[in-house]
Amino acid sequence: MNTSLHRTTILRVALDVPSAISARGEVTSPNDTLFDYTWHGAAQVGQRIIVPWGRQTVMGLIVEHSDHSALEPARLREALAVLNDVEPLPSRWFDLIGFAARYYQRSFGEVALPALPALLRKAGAYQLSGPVPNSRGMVAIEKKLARWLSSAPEPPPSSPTTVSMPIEGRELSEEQTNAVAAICASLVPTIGACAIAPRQTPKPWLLFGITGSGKTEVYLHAIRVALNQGQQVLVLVPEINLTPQLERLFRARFPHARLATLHSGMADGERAMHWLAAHRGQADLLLGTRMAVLTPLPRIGLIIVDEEHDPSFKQQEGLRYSARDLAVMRSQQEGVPVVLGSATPSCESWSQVQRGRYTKLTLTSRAVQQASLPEIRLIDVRRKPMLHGFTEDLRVALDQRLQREEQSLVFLNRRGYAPVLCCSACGWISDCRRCSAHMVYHKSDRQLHCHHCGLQAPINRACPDCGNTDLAPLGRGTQRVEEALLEWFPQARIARIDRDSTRRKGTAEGMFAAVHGGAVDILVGTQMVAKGHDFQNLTLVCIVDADGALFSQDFRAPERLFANLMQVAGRAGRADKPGEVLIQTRFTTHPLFAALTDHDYVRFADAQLAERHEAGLPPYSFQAMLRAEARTLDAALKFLATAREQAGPLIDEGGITLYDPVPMPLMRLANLERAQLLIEAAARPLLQSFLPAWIGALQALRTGVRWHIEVDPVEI
DNA sequence: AGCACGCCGACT
DNA sequence: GTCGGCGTGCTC
Repeated sequence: MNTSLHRTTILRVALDVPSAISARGEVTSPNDTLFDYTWHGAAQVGQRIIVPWGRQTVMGLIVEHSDHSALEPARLREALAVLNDVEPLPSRWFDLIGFAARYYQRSFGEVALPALPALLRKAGAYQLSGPVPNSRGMVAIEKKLARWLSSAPEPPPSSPTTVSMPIEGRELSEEQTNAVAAICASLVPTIGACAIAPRQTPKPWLLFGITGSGKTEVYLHAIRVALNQGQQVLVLVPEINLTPQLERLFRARFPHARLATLHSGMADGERAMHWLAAHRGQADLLLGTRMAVLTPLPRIGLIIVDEEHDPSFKQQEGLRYSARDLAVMRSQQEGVPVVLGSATPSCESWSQVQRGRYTKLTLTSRAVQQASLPEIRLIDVRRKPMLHGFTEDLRVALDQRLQREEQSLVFLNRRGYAPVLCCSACGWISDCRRCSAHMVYHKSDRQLHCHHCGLQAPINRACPDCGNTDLAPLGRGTQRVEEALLEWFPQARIARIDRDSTRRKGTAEGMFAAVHGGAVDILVGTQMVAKGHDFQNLTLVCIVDADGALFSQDFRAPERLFANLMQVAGRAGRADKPGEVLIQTRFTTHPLFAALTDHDYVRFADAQLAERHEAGLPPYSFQAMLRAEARTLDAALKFLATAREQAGPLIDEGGITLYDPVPMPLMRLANLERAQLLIEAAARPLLQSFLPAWIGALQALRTGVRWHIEVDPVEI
């Protein structure tokens, strides 16, 4: 790659289009998916470029200079403008994007362009008539950035021998001290802005510590050292909800650091400004959700992935990447340490520790709060009468907390009033007409909602099939639980936190603040309440129904359930008051619960890995999923069957298994029938060499079926 | 992915 | 007669 200033006639440009278009046949390198344009003028690799694309005008990225093209000269078109309003993207960023493109089987541009903030990706925003292409959006971003820089605190005076700033915060435990020391020893020492080459790239750290064991404090100390060395730190968190909280903490602890944030809830202008601050090296700390992993950071020195097991790190549409895996790859490429933190690490990371690829740092005690672990009790619902899904045990426990003026959390991972509406006379069920899913009864707006495609429909007074007016809500969601609790405890202050009750911007934060402030006695919530928030006066956690995930088709369901329950259990008994967790289940002897009640993640993870090993499942095999969408299920399945035949000649070496095409769990989604085919390989390189060849063959089929390949699928 | 061209049903 | 349905083909 030549990054020098050049005057040639041909530029090789990445565009956000599938590789099928540029490379008919096998894609062997990301550069096979570039497009050639002529240009007479200065241009640098890493600059954005505006080019004609069919009848449209699009934004591209200059990847190479070239003096020839495989295309006939007559087919080449001239670029419209090379933009110099953003410093060229550096070659290390190209390495990361290139890796992701190869790994996830996409064109370079399909990864590179979506990684830029939307405002810097819109060709239409640029006025091309004047001597210099100009965009009003960009002018606004620069203004914002100038304001941000002047309002942000002065960076600390940096000198080659910067003495560590005094460390505030609590005393570290011995385990914490050891963890900090280990991580800091792996930081690349710098003199001024110039990094000394690392002795060797440090292995990823797995910081394994139960809730309340002080992982955050370890991050903070490591971050401080990296900042003192003049390095940038990237911190990834699973959800937007967690950013404001950490943001406040970082501001308090690092008043001299410039903090940028990136998450999907930000406005385009804001996002572009923070991205630019990171790219220019003006931000010291970048805190964000998975999208932040692809941000260029010229002085990067440390990467932290908090709650590394969290499924939110996996992007579930478009480029289906794992931000955690890319963070690990990035750390290796940059030669800087990465810390993966979790109380319940993913089976993937756990096995990397066992294989000696990652180094484990363990925090065992809840030393910080001097608090004991909550007692976890299983309530066998088979022998007990239930009222609105609650056993007597739960109601008594809740009442006790009210008497003692302590807070309780009722956890139910299902929003809405009832998961389905049912006719008591003919058995009619509120199915979505576009998906193969039930529509959820929402009492607040008296509407049925499809949680998959978003379709809403008013609730009929009478059954559409038989006219019977007795339509019954079946099962329960958070709204219904809230209603029941209000009935039992009319004097209690009850709050519900789920995606419905916090739809408006800022509501979630307000509601959490109310709980922290003691304005709530009973909190009802979904996943949302399980993460990040420590409620000092919360002493009871009720899990209404834990059985759904116990016998799921998805082999990762137990792992997710365990992590979820551990996390939500961790909400109880943070302060000096002991906590109690009550779990209602029909399967009290399930080994998952045995490990859970003992707070024994290690036992659970080892058992999971043994099962996976036995069954040849990841992380002992490597998967990809071919998914097809068509108007009829038959067409989708037929395509997959053909695809499987095409694979035959490509896998005679062995080591690759193609399973039968099957309809997807949510077979019909938004009126498209969906089916999938699982590919399993005994080794990663086998998969990585098979896929490009196969994709080439599939592209040559030119069927009308829409399809895509996902590498390392998480929902199967 | 867009966005054209192109060839058949229901409207003024 | 045409307005518009979405099948299929192309984009350096």
